[in-house]
This record gives sequence, structure tokens and C-alpha cells, in this order.
Amino acid sequence: MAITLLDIAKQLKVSKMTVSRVLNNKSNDFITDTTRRQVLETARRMGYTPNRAAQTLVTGRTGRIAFWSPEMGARFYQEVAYQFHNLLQNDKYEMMVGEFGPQLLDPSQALGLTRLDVDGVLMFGGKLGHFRNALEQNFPAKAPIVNLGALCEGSLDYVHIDLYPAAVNAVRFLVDSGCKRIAYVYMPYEGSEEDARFRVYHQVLSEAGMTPELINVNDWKRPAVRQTVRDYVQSRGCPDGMLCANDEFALATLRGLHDAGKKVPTDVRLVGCDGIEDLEYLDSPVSTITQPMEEMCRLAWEFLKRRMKNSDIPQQTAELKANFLVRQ
Amino acid sequence: MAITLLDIAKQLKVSKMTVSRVLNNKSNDFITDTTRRQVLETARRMGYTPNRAAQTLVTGRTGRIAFWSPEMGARFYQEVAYQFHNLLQNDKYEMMVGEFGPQLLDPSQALGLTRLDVDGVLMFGGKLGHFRNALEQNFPAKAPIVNLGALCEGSLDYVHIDLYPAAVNAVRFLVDSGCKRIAYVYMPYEGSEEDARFRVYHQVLSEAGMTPELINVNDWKRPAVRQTVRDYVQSRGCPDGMLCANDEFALATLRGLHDAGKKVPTDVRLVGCDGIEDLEYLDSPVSTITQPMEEMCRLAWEFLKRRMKNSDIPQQTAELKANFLVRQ
DNA sequence: TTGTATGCGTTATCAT
DNA sequence: ATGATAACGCATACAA
Repeated sequence: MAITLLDIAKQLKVSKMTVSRVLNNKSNDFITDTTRRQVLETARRMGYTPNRAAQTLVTGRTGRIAFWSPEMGARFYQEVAYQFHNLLQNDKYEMMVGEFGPQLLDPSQALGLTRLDVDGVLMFGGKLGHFRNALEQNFPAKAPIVNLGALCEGSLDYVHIDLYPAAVNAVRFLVDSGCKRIAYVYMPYEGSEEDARFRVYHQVLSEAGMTPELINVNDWKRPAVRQTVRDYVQSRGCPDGMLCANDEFALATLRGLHDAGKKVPTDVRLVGCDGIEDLEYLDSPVSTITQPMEEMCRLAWEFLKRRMKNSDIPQQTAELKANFLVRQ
Repeated sequence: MAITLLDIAKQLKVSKMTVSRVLNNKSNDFITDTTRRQVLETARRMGYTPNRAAQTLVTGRTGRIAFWSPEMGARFYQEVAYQFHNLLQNDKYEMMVGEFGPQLLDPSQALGLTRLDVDGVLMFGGKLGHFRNALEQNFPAKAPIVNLGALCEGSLDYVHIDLYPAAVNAVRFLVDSGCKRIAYVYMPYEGSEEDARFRVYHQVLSEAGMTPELINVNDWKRPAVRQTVRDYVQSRGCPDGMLCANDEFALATLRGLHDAGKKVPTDVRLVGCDGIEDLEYLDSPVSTITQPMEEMCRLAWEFLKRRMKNSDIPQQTAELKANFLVRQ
């Protein structure tokens, strides 16, 4: 078994409290220099490490933060996770990653699911309303949640990304470029008609007197999206402008178009959303709506730390604007 | 405070053991159907979720697995993490992610670091020797480790990827394509001269009577690598063949070459290593050494599960071969 | 079929 | 400056 405080205490013929005090190094505790040195030395020699579960049980804190997103396979979420990973590491927190998928929302599992053991939750990209029940069942009552991304709303702390003006610029860009058939590639979800991209797409097309053309994908995975786009183009002809709900879809769409013998940007103008690094590493220029990821993450983590320190403060919110980035 | 077993027990005027038994649903426990229903109903109504720390303290199990890699910002490690995420989720484990960087290896921090609280460790891409001490200080003594990737060795369970034959094919491919200046883009690390890629590169070049040309990068980040390559090409002229230690570098190298006005594959033939998805989504064909990622992860997880179940079984090892994939 | 007692390893509280 | 004791919430072992 692992070494405990008591093992060290016995070895030194002191009480385990003395050992605990030395190791925790609280400012109000007075300890002789010699005992301190002895304890430290013995702890190191015996290879002591604290039992985190026991600490958690008594302090109520875990030192862990959960990052949850809808789809950990998508590059954008991975980039966000990486941002948080670095922020958390600096503050000596550990990160758990997870997805909120169907398994979380399945009510038959709710009681079987054991509660996640974290001090706080960074929740990306989910409309909180849909997940509130699931969250309440899966996190300790006291663990605060900060929501972030383009779909935030509600009474909890959040960092919201406003896609609206950037999306207007994006669709207008396609219209102004002379595109006659502008399609929207997206994955429908509950409430997706209220999504800024979806609404702006319809609105701007309507203003321009054009007919919307929706390409539905039902899977985040690139091969699936690629094939959907290829099939679509082959069966219905090729749009000359395409807005994609995210950069993951944009990358896959690019290949689907390529498969169908279409070139970007000569045959089709392509616009994505998110601003993932991979889009910068292409030969075909793909414009995109970039999200201020670093600031979003930084703010969300600040909010969460503040909330964990004091649950009584008023709701913290921030509103950041996305930006339409033209690549020619 | 959160609801505990005792709260439910009081409510129902039974002992908390009865409640515990119902909720744990052990096969050997006999409970009246009515009490079972009452407990379940009350637990749900009161919103009970078990306290994981308390469970861990008494059972010794956390339900968490750590995945550690050298660089969570690199796409390949993220893809591996995602594989494990899915595997673990299927088995109801949670995943913690981390990097083994300098902060872990700093001995002055060793005692200050609290031990990670996991049932097992999936360790990717590290030569275990360099990290053994750090690992012993950071994981519970009993938490088994499975090492995986191209650098495994030692007495612990591992899934090793043999890059050797594929690397030979890769460098020969460059030679046979008529390249006269073949460079190797890599990041030096302790022991990197023993790396299969490094050795094969030198060996095949030597057989072909060519002079090695090393391009050192000291940062995983794409912008840094991109600039290193651009500067190199501009100051020393352009190689006509390039082997990159990984696909992350290959992508960045592609842009660096592009910045310097060079085209792939007409001016330079480029070969990467790992097989990340992003390389498939380029217009310039970049050949690469692909690693059997899915099987590697599947095996590693099998090994770890078996080891967690029984620590006495003999060392488990597997050897998988990488494959050189030509893209024209 | 249900209840009681004990202990997991730590920190908090109160004593000395 | 140090020690004794209780408590955190749960599961295990044993009783009834």
C-alpha cells in the first residue's frame, strides 16, 4: 500500500497532525525547524504522496476542472481544450475532458451515472438549456459552470461569441463576389434555426433575392461530410458559393468539391467558421469567421476561478465579436 | 451541501446500508422489492449522486485514467487522445489529459506536486527511462502504466510502433525520386540519435553517398517551424527532398516552403510521419509514414485494463509496424 | 432481508 | 509548538 501520513508519523514518533502541518505549510502553523526538516526528509525518503481522495473528502475540493464540448474529434474543440489545458496547468489544476452526447442526455442512465468529481466546469458550445438537467445530475451541486461559445444564454456565467456581424459580412462577401447559388453546409440540431449563422444566411440571401440551399450533414467526421458534399454536387449540380457552419466542415467540403472536380476559389467560393489553424495551411484560400479563442478561454477561466472562490458574486458575462477574415 | 446516503436513509427510516445496497445493486444482496423501489424513487427525487471521493477512499478506485503525451498542441497527440477518449467512454472511465514537460521533471517540485489520482496511465511518445522518476512521484504506486508509440522500451507493458522499415522506404523513395539534397526536419531531444527516423535517414543517405542536412526546430508550434524552414531555405538554398520527423512539422514545412516560393512536389518532395488526418486534406500531395493508431490505442487500452484487473500477469508487449504511404 | 460497527487518509477543532 | 479526537461519505465485514 501507499505511504500515509501515519507511516511517517510513526517513523518519527510524532503525531500525524505534525506531519500534515509540515507538508501543508500553512502560514499560521508554528513548527520547529528541526521537526520540519525531519518530516520533509522522511516524507521524501519514503516517497510519500498525499491521498487525493482523502483530501477531497475533507476539504471538498478536487483540484480538477472538466472541459466539455459536443465533439472532441473536431479540431476547433481540440484547440480550445489545449488553451484551457495550458491555463489550468499554470494554476495547478488538472483537466478532465468529455463530450456531452446522447449518453449524457439519456435519462435512463441519469441515476446510474456517477457524479463527476470536479471543482468547476468549462462548457463549450452547448446551449445550456438543453443540458441543464443532465448537468445537474452529473456535477456536484456546488461545482460552478461557465458556458462559452456562440450559443450561450441563461443565468449562469458565460463568455458569448457574437457571430452575427461577422456572418453578415461573410454571406455578403459571397453575394458581392457574384455567387449565384450559395449553399449552407451545417448539421441540424435542436434549435439550430436560431443559430446566428443560420439566420444570417437566410436573411442576407433573402435580401439579395436568392434561394437558400441547405446541405445537411449528420456527422462531424470529415470523411462523412466529404462524401455528403460530393454526392450533393454530383446529383444536384455545384453551388458557386458555400458557407460552412464550421471549419471542420469547410475542410471536408473542400475535399468533397475536389472529388467532384471543382476548384476553390475559381469554381466555388468557400467560407468557414471558427478560425482553426489547419485552414491557414492550405493552398486553396478559404475565408472564415474567426472566433477570438484565446481571449474567450482566458475570460472563461477567470470567471470560473472567481466563481469558485466566491459563489455569491453576480452573474459574470462577456460578449466578444467574431471577425470575418477574407483569404484570397 | 449535497445529498448523502444518510439523508435518504433518514427520510425512509432505514439504515444507510440499505440505501447503499440498493444503489450499488450487487447481485448477492437481497432486498425487498418495495424497499428497492422506495430507495430508488427517493434517491431520484432528492437528486442523490454518490460522493466519488468517499467511494475512492474506501474502494481504492477512481474511475479515471490519465493520458499523457509530450505536446497536447500537436494534432497527432490530439487524435490519439480522441481515440482513447472514445475507448474509455465506452468502458465508463473518465479521461484526464496532461503533458510531461519540464514542470514534471523539475525535482524541486516533486514533493509539492500532488499525486494524480487515477487508476492507470496511458503514456504516449515518451522514452520511459527519462520519465520514470517523475512518474513514480506523480502517480499512486499501484497505478499501472502502459507506454505506447515509437519510443517504447523497458519492463513495463507497451505497444511499440516500429518505424524502421517504413522509414527506410520513405528515405529511399526520396533518393529514388532523384532528390540530390535531402534534409531532415526534426526537434533534437535527449537520445534523438537513436530514433529510428534519425538513424535511417543517416544510413540511407550514407548508402546513397549523400550528405545529411539537418534542420533543427526547437518548438512544436507551426508558426515557429514554418519560419525556421523559410529562413533556412532563404539562407542556405532549398533542398529538393525533405523528411519531417512528424506530420505537424511537415505541414509547417509546406508553408515555409510556400513562403520561400517553392512548390511541393515540383521543387521539393516532402515526406512526413504519423498519418494525421490534416495531411489528407491538402492539395499538395505529402507522403507520410503512417502509424496504426487505432490498433495501437485499442491494444494499449486492452493491456491497461488487463493490468488493472490483475497486476501479477507478465509483461504485455506488442509490436506494430508503421507503413510508408506514397501520395503523388 | 436489514442493521451495526469499523476504517479508508486526511484536515479541522480544540486541547495542552 | 504539538497532540488527541472527530468528521468527511462510503463500502466492507459481520450480526441479527
